[in-house]
Amino acid sequence: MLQQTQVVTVVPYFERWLRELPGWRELARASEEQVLRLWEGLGYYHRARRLQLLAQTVMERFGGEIPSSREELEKLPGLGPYTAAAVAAIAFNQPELPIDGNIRRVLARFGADGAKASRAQDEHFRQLVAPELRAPDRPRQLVQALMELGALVCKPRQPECRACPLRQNCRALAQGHPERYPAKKVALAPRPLHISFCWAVNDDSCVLLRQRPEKGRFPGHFEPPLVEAPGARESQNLLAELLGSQPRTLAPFRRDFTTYRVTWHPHVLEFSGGPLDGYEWVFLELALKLNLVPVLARHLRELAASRRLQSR
DNA sequence: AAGTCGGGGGC
DNA sequence: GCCCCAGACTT
Repeated sequence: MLQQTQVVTVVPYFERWLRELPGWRELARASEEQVLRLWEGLGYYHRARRLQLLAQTVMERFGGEIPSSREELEKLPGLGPYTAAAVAAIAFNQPELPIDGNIRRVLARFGADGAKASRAQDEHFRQLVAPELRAPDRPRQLVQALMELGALVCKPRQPECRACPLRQNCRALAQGHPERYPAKKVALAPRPLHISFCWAVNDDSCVLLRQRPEKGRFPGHFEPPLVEAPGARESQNLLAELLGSQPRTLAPFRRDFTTYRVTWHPHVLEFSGGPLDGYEWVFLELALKLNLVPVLARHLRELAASRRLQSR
């Protein structure tokens, strides 16, 4: 959950998750719906799938006990170089250094290392810290200390250098501009994207939905008829083409994801006849409980609350 | 090495 | 509006 997600955001999800799925066994046996529902709103939904895959692997191949070495951990689904090293160091006190955003920032400033993040830089950081990890019971302490230092003192903006235990030997501070490190990664230019979607309702208060594939964006989530295009008009034309008729247009809204600047164009349509190819009629009451694409779930809830789906 | 994949905190 | 967040995985 903590991969690319702030601690304050994760805490409520983590607590709810452990109440419903307290162990590997429960997670391994859980339904996809429950897993997705517990993850709803956290983003990066492939993490949820990999976490369940991890639970099943731990149960089937390791008898319910996660391995303790970084090498073994790194082979498991969802555990990359960072998480494998973090579990090895923090849970099992192995001499490993997980390099997250916090530790990268602390070490880049300490050595005034202006290079962009890379495998070579990671390796350099590990060699730098390795001697400090040798003492018994040290990895668990030092790793968490460096993370906390980065989160609370050596912050991205306005670092509190006066409170820093490393201030005597910090090269970035000596240069006078610690906030210049680490080097920023070149941001991908956000691209405009227009997504038109339609709540098609029939006389039985059903809406048209389909389930997205397990790969790609919003894996396994449900969605109404939906098309995307670089332009607004283009996306609306494609939607009408998909539906075979002209839906009523509602007010567009903005909600971005990853590197796209997305304008969402909602529509509604009184739709009689059989479902579109690949879609199903779902009772509105049930649809509101399904794992819809989160931004669309929000819109459907608001629409249902305003009762604009039934009226014409 | 660069793209993909969400959503929110905090300024 | 922007930067960043206890990154992993594919291409």
